[in-house]
Amino acid sequence: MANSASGESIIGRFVKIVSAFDDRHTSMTVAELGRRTGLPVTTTYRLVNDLLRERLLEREPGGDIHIGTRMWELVSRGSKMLGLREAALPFMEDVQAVVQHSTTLGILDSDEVLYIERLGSDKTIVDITKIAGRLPLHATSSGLVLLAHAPAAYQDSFLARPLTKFTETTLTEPSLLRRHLAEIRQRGFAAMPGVIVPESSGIAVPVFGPDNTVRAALSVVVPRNEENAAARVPVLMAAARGISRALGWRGELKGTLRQSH
Amino acid sequence: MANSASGESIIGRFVKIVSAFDDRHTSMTVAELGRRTGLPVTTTYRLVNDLLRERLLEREPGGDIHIGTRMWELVSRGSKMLGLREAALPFMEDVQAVVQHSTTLGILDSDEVLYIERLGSDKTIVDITKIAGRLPLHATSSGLVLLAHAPAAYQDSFLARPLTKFTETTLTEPSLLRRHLAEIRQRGFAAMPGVIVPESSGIAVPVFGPDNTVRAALSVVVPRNEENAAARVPVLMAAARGISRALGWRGELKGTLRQSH
DNA sequence: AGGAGGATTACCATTGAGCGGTAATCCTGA
DNA sequence: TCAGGATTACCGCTCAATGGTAATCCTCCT
Repeated sequence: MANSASGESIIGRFVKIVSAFDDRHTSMTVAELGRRTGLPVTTTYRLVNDLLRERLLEREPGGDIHIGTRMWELVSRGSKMLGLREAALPFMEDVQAVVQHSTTLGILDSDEVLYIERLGSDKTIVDITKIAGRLPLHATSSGLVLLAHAPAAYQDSFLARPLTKFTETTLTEPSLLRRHLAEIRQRGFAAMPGVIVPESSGIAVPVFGPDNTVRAALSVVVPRNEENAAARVPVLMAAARGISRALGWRGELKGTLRQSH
Repeated sequence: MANSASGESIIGRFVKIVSAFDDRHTSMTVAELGRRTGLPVTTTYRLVNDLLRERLLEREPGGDIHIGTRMWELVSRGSKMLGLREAALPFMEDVQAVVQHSTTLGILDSDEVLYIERLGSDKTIVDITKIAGRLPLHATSSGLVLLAHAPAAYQDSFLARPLTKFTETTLTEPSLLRRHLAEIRQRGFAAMPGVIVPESSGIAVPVFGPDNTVRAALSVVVPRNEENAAARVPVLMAAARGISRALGWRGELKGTLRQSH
């Protein structure tokens, strides 16, 4: 692979181009795209034109380009995210209706929580989760739930590296974290007051797939000063079980119980 | 472009590969992917491996591959769909809370309505809209709204081709449709009883962008036998204005009113 | 154990698609 | 009118991509 002087494949360059767009920069001129990606000018134009031809990119009246509707459609339709989302949404709506604060669904990807769905952006409390946004595992309730149910080998390697301490309550000490993860597995939920942002706290529970492994974490963000945040747990758990069942989960398998840790 | 014997570019093949996945087939073996795309075996394997390397595709334990989380993330984050969705969701939740049936948001793409968001899949009524799914313009309330506010030239070319008659009430006669579109523009909403599915009817209103053009259609699907479906219109309209404003729309421009038809 | 059938990888000669430089042209605002 | 950036046009070089054949792996089934 790599026809280029720099040794990159077209696929690699495609990724560079798509990556140049984010929620802050959804459209830009081709020249600017070239600058952002660092690709040679001519190459950028040629590649962009190829992508325009396939409708993976689109040119707007002003001349700026943006990610094409076709690309969004193809990826959304073929991705497993949609299935998960479809299964989760009705239950998330229920949670949202009762809890009133923002409800999110996150998965484990590349050592971080990737939020794939979110309902109810409540401006009154601080909530930095965004759809298609990422946050560190050890500093979010969703992340802790996902980490707690990940394979032991994975936990080990994750806990081996240095962890950023965002606020006073962020746990970074491996041994303390381990104990906390065990607790999360046992209680079935994670409740973290102000782990990233001091003013808000998150509560998260696991969502299971047919093979009884954890697929996602369902969580709500509430103001930290709320009296008994733990009262939210049953609602979340019920919803998570509903989602799990919609995914094909059949309750905890009594006979062939398989531990992931 | 096209190094291949068949004269396809890599980008084209990339599209073929991604297109091979849909909501019914979210994962498959590489060999099957080759069959579905019609690409030469070796080529399929090489390309898939390149894509796996970039994490645009992912291999699951069984060996099957599926669209990668990275791909979903990159496209979602960079796409304008997210912005539209973020703006619309809070209002859609409100509509959903009041109307109780399913609420959808659709845009015009490739002569069809592409649904980009949907809340409340009510199993009690028939509703064939899916996220990232498509339906014909002339047979859905959303589509009619979008068509009604499209440029005149576009309407002409669209109405020039033969239109499928799905049920008794589907309008296919160009002149009748034109009159109906005018009516929709004037009243500000489209209400179609059983245009695709006889048992349900849809109501849709336009969502405007900063330049006062129509960006999307907000709609609800209700049972056809509901007494006064038209009573839903004000709620929808209020929500649509809210979304429009969130997109930067500043009310109908009195001075420099620009007609799109 | 053996073997059939599919999935996957290894190998390799051929070639044209991608590459990226330079230069011309278009566009926009001052 | 002019300046500076964005975009397109042109072009020779070359190696990455191609896709055939064949070997290997893997999974059931008998």
